[in-house]
Amino acid sequence: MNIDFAIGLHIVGFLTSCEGKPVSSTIMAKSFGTNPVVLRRILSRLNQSGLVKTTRGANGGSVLARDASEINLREIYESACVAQELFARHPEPEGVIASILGGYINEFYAKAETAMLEYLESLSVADMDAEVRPKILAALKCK
Amino acid sequence: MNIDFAIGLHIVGFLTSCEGKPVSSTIMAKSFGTNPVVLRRILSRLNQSGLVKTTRGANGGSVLARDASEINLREIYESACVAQELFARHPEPEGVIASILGGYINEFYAKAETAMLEYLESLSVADMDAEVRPKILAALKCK
DNA sequence: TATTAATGTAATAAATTTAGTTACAATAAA
DNA sequence: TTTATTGTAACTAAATTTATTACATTAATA
Repeated sequence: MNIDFAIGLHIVGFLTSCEGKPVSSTIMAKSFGTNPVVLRRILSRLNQSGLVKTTRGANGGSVLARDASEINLREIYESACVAQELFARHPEPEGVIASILGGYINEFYAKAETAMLEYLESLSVADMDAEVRPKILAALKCK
Repeated sequence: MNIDFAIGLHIVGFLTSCEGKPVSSTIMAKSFGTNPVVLRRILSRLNQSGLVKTTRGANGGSVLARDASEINLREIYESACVAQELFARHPEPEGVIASILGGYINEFYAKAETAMLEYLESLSVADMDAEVRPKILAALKCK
């Protein structure tokens, strides 16, 4: 999988900890050490999926569109990642044996991915925030 | 994940259905529609892990080193794939919030991968063969 | 022993994917 | 009107993946 899921999780985690105050792509990009456009591309998808709300213009930025307890990690995964295949499929092979094995492998991959998605679905952004927030507060106090 | 796991599964499936008769990398490569060297690299790893036995020279090739019921898919995964990370890790970010979120995400990825590996471990090559073999036989008879 | 058929592996090439960047139009607040 | 922001297309750079070539090594067998 590419980095998009990790960035998606970062975004919602960041927004949750900012408690409704709009955050710009530039601020998050700086925090993550990447380019704002990389963030915006993913923010744009999260926005289209109704996970975040984004406003343009001065003092614009993004906020969570729903309560953190109402968003699960599967939604973020499916929204943030374009290429959603966890496992690389083999291109349709030539021989009979390989072709039938390929069918089995594809089914098997599909099951493994489903199991994965169900695990993601069982976790909410609020669960993540509950673990992360205390550490953030502690780190900020130390400064 | 790259294609290596799929090729690894193909190889053991192929060898299982060949019932102990040595198969050359060239034959399997033709069946899969790729280059023999691609196969040999993975065969070489499977060999080092003690999953297949390979002999050089005329009439050489590979056979399963153990009974198909004694090999699970996790072993194949761990042997066939060099880069074993299912999820792309984010490089250590700059900001405090992103850094703590990154820690959570890495832990979370580790758990998801463990769950995945346990699933793989629960399946044997014999399980795979039991599903695949009848289809292969049926397809060969039709010819 | 010479020939043939196979693996092992280094080196490299080609293709694909991923991530980052620039540029600029659209938007909205002050 | 100015400033700060998003949206997105186009492009570049880097990294990764896959395929290929080349050749040394090995083993069977005629």
